[in-house]
Amino acid sequence: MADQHATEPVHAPSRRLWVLPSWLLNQVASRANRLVAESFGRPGVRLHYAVLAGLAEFGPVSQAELSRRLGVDRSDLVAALNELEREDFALRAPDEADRRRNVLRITPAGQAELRLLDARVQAAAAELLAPLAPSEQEQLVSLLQRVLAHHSAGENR
Amino acid sequence: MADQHATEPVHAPSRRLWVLPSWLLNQVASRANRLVAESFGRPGVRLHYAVLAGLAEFGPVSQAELSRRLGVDRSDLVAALNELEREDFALRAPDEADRRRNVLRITPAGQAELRLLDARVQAAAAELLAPLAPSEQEQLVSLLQRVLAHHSAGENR
DNA sequence: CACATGTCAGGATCACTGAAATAT
DNA sequence: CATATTTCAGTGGTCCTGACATGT
Repeated sequence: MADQHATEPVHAPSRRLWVLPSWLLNQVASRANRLVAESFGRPGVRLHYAVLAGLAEFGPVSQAELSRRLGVDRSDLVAALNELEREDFALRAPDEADRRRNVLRITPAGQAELRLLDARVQAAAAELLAPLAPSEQEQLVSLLQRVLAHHSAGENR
Repeated sequence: MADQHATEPVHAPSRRLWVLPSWLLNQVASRANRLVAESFGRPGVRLHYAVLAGLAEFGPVSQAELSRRLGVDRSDLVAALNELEREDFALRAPDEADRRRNVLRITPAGQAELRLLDARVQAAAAELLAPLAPSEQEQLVSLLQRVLAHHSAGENR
């Protein structure tokens, strides 16, 4: 016993929260994170993946540049880059033109790792969006992109 | 100098991440959280709001029930309820029928607080979704609802 | 001088785990 | 005994703040 869900479909969520984008976003993001974490095996790889993806796409950039483009704090990049360098997935080199900066590059091993992570992340994404039709998945991504683009417009401090 | 964004629209995000739902969800959820936190003034009220909303809607329930319906961990409810009780917004009473349980109720003061928080949360939501047309906002909410519903279906452990 | 960069130290919130005590 | 509920202690990741030394 101890189960009293007779009429309700297992359990009904709160109508009030169920309509709030902020609540829904956090709940869905939480599910997404769990799926990605499971797919990765070990935790803490989410940021690493983003950094590798950014380096592969933007080519050699400085840490501040990468921070701005990814929307990740400068401080948090430091630890991620330390680990990525230790694993030989990325490397820092002093910028001769502007000696405050480090030039970041992804290594061949990092590119291989990125391809590996890519597959896992996409599998997790597919599982997350499984209940939606392909066109709906694109809609969702498109809507999220527009919201994010709008709110990350004036964020260059 | 030190600003080399000539052709780029300030800075271009990563195409790879920009297409990943899991990444987008986290970024957008982060923005949503910031807006809600600003609207609340003090942080940590997100969970309080959810608890009050749940209690107002579900009537007297146990903590485990509330935890399942909200999708919030049992452990995290404890601290939230401690504070809500301290502020006289909610109260715990032992369940006579099943003495393992607490019966949770929202107080009149809690209902007033809930109405106050409601306005602020909705304002934050409106600001978050400002770049979208009303019909698109509904689409986004609907899509998120379906994803969440699908992934919280078999989650009664 | 003002400003940008990389780094470090630390705090705060959030989701989650594991285990205990109590009751069914 | 197996299970459910409440609670506590603690971990880990992410986000954020402030500060510093260095360079432009």
